[in-house]
Amino acid sequence: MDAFDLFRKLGAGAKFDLKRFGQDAARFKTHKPKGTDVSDPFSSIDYFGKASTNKPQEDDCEDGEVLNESEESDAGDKRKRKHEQTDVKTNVKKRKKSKVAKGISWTSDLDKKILNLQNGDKEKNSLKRLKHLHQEKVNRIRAQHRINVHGCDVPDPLCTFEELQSEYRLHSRILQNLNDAGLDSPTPIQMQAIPLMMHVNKDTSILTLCLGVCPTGSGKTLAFCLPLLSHLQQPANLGFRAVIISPTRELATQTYRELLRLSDGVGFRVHIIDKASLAAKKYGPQSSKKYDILVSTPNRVIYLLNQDPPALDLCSVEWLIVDESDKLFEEGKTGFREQLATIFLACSGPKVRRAFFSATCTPDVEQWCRLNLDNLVTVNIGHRNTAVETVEQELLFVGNEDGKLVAMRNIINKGFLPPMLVFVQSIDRARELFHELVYEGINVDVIHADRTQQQRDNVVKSFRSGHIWVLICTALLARGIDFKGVNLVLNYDFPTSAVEYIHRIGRTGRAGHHGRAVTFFTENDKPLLRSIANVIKQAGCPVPDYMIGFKKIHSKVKRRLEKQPPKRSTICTTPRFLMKKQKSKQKVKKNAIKGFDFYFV
DNA sequence: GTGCTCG
Repeated sequence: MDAFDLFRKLGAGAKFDLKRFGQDAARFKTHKPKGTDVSDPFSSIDYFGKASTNKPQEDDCEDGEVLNESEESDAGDKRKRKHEQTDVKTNVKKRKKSKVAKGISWTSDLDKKILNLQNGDKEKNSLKRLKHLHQEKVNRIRAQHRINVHGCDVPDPLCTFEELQSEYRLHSRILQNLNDAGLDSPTPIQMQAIPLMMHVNKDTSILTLCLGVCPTGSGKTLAFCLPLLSHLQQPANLGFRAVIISPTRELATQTYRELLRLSDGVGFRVHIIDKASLAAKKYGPQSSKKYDILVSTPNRVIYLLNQDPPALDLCSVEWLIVDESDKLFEEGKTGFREQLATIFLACSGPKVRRAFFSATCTPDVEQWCRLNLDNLVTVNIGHRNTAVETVEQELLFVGNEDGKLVAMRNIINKGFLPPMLVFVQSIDRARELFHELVYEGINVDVIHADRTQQQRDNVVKSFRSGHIWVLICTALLARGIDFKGVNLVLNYDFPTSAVEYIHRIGRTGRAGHHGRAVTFFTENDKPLLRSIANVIKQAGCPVPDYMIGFKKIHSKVKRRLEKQPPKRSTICTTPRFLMKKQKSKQKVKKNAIKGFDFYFV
């Protein structure tokens, strides 16, 4: 292995910075040209197995940005460094002690090396080496947890929740609530997203966003709730300081509950809009502004904003969080994007920061972020758009529509382990299937957006409590909803895309538990079979080879897709008065407030 | 296709 290759591997996701480490590499090369000697300080690190399977993504290797990353993350650690400069020895000792006390499995090798460096030469380049070793350590942690970061000024990953208290003055009660909930160590997305969101707080002048993409059921909610609470510090009477937007009421409720549980005893006023007409009075201009965090679906917020006078004031919002962001970015006549744009505009405070989270990432979202936001940092866990690996996935050919019902009855009669979620394509089909199954003598119910709020709440409640064994649902429950111990997800109707598939099966196998997903398919589903078979294969489940061998997409379909005019978003959240003066899109873009325009160029 | 106000 070439020395440069080796350094690249050590970088695990970051590109090797020749300018900075060229000297080291050259020296390294003269000493250990093949990099195979086990006594070598670098090759002794047990790390390659993981790192080599964890190929950095293409776009994570853009020259300029990664250069910034390595430099900036050093800068981000300036405080630590300063101490190290003056009193390195004690500092390292202290750090080592604290890490050990918290039970982190750092390789003691590295720490020894750092100490040895201090005891030995006090040369100038020892500091450089120290920095290098530290960076190496951080890279190794990221590689171990398959954390990929991309952007400037990315803080080091968090290894224990306790660090939140020492580093960011997290309320001790929140930490206690965490422990009470049985959460003792952060998941990969939490390790990176939490310090990232905390870190941007120190830098108030720049609009910052982080984009978190990681598998379903891996703790995204906590990843943004914790830094949120930590940042707000204390309840204040300034009006809402944080807004969380969810695509469904069920998900909003779930997030709301999670926030309540976390902030129990701290006194934050967390609100959810359950009835917009009632909420109008509550949050209107006459209100006392005694609230801190708002969780809602988008249209309710808009309803309040559209009242005259507006019944909701979002100008003191410091954090805008978009959960399931790719869903909320959907375009089209009835898409969410316009609604989201309105809310973006309403959060007009000077300190507003945004974070986008989802298990899947569409090019749309990412492109928009790259175009419109400064200091974009993205965090990916594992590979992008992949299914979680704890789900055992299976494709089942059922011939035709009738075959589905036969196969379904078969599963039920053979005896299955409830609870089971059954996904169908539309509300009508959900109703139909429900009527087919309701007389089977099993506890079955159905949920979709056409049912009343009361019915929806009851269904979710009884499914959670185990009174319902089989729940038929539409895309309403596809995203984010965390049911404990769903044993089987049945895709009765074939999912419309790989992304949809990933979200659906993500309802099972959550938080590391084992789950199972069965997907029915018929002749008609062939066009999408390949892409979903690929997802399954990538997650390590067996898939017949012929499926992968299918044409990428049916040529007719593809042609039809290509024929469609390349519709760009025409939504513009630039204030009207700017629009009248500037007709050209380019000019508007130029004059628009950075981060507030929704144009695609 | 799904989801997202109010009355």
